[in-house]
Amino acid sequence: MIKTCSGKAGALPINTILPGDCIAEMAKLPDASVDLIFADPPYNLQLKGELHRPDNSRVDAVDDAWDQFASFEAYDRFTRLWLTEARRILKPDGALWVIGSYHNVFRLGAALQDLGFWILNDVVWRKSNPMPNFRGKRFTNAHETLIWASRSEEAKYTFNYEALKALNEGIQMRSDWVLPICTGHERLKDGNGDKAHPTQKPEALLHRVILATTSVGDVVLDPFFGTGTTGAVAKMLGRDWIGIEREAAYRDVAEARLAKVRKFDRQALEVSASKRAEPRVPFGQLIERGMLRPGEELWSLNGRHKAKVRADGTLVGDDVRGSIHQVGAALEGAPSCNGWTYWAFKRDGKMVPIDLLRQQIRAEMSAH
Amino acid sequence: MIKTCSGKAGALPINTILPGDCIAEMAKLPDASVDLIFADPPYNLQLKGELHRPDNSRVDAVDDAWDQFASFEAYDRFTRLWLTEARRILKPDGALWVIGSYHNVFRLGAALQDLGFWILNDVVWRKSNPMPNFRGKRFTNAHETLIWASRSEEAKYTFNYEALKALNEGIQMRSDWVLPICTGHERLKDGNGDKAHPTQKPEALLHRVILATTSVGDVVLDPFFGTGTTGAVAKMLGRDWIGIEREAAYRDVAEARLAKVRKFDRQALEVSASKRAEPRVPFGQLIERGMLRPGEELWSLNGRHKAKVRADGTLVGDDVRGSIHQVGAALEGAPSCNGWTYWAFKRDGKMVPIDLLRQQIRAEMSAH
DNA sequence: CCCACACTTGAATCGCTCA
DNA sequence: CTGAGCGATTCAAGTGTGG
Repeated sequence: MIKTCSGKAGALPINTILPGDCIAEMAKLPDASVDLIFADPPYNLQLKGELHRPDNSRVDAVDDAWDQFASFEAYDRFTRLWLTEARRILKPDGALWVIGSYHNVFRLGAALQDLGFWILNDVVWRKSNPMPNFRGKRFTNAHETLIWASRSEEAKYTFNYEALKALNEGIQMRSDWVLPICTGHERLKDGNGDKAHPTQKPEALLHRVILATTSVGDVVLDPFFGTGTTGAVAKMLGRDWIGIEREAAYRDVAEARLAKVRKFDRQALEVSASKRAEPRVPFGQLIERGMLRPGEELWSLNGRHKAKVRADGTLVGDDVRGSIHQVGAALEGAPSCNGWTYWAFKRDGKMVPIDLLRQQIRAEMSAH
Repeated sequence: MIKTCSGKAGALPINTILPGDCIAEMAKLPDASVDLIFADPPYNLQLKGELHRPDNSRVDAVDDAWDQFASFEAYDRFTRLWLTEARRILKPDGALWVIGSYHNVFRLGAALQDLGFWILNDVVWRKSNPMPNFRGKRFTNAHETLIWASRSEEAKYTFNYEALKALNEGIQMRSDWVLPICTGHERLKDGNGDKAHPTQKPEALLHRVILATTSVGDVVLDPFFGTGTTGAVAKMLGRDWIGIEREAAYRDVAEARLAKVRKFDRQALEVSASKRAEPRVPFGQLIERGMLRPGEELWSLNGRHKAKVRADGTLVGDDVRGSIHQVGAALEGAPSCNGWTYWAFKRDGKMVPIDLLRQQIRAEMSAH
């Protein structure tokens, strides 16, 4: 299925793998059309002989000092080209993830900052089962680094805080993630039974990335698609995806993989929502509806202050009047105060937070 | 005591704090004279307004003048100047550590590579007690990054593999270190009882660095000496040290601290590796790892209730949603419920408790 | 002496909406 | 565009106090 969507410079080839070089293929995509980019670029030219310049000429692997500088330079040029395209393609409120190791991640991070991306977090993927350091000459290389950056400092990026907190059993998610590397049945094999791709990422990693920083229906682009882990997880989670991959062998594996993937059902994709998304209820409604009466007294939950409700939904305390928030802040000498969670009223001798009344109203609203 | 040692350009002022700017002071030190450099440079945090905790208390942020730079370009110029001096001072087989956060560490790493240093590992300091993200807008910033680099690719750097393995209970030391931040009695206070330095590093961190990558009698230089943690730990471990510090207030605190330190003090010994408690496994990990699928149904072991798994690791039952514990408690009308022992899933027609999956993950974690 | 509980604190790039 | 106002938001350790 190929959906398209109109854009300044053309249609968006959703849920397909584009064959070709990532820079050339991104250049064909319209401005401001993609919500999230996940990129797992080549890690280092010294280790992999695979790095190519933008013109497709191969960068020679070299090891003396002069050429090392030259190769960093070439890697930087390549990095900045694809990141520039990526930034153009991203929607204004879009964001990007890159993953790398110490060989390349410092170049990636510096390039991001220089190009105007705004780093939100660096995240450490701590491998629960890394390859040991056989020679005993260094520390076991037990992690990789991801960088999460918004397109610009001003971007209103997506972050599903409550969902991630739920995923972590009620504690806010940290910047270090412990996840196993991709092995077993998840690791894709080619016809000979060898691993289909040298650096296949675990689906668990992408699950967390996509759940955290996109909404259902968003478009996720992976310019180094490989065997399609990004696409597979995006599809499961009800997001659209675009992959770019130059190697036909990887594309074949990815196509077969994606054909088998099923989207989770709708209810499973509904995720713990933030309170920020809930409809606003003015305090005055509680009085209009008779839930509180003008003249009634409210107590602060810490028991230290009280104030009287007025007919227009404002409060009067000692030498203060104003909204529930203003009066709470003034009485506490605080820069701000959430009046909903600060004030309570008395019913049958018990203190009841006023927020309970707001919840009643919201429940009614969602029922209809 | 001032020992000196002959060098191309002068004597080496061992076991002293040099007052002044780090670049100017390093310029006075001889070529190839120092075994290890540990550097905790300004991070160039770019903080905007004030930040308050949810209880309205104010966060005491790093707002010192020494952390302010006009631009990334200015920060890079500064970085490359001090790193160039550092490399000149290092012995041919010497090495350097720098520590940073996502604000600056990518610039540090790229500069190291450009100047000819050879990165050996990046090491993640995972904080066991980081400051939370109060506004729920990002992941908890729970780590900092250290880079360990030799002076050049050819350097025969020092690495005490066996000592580190012993420190880690017989398993080779990984590139991620779990250590608490510096608090309590270790945190130095000024005359007013305020923290003497905004970013004092824990001795345990320096203990591991110095133990791993120097020998007894080596000279360790810290060009951003602060309150002298590097010097204190070097002295305890029988290494010589040199500190450079611009601020007189920090120097005074460091002098007093170092006067009290005794060689082979046991205080700095590791407190970290001894966490025997079973690691917490959030239920969400079972979904991320594909052990359970979003949309799959769970049954209570008593057979009376069922609920559906969502992508964020919460459950949906009849009119209830929340964690495995919350939904279990609600359905049973109980004040609390251990979801791990309450819920089961079906495999091959049999009911399997979800706790079995948690045990699998724990087995994996402890095996590696 | 211990225990329970309250309070403090940490390298932080930490709103949004509507008038 | 700016400014004002609503109202959402925290975890692990440590210290100190009172019983």
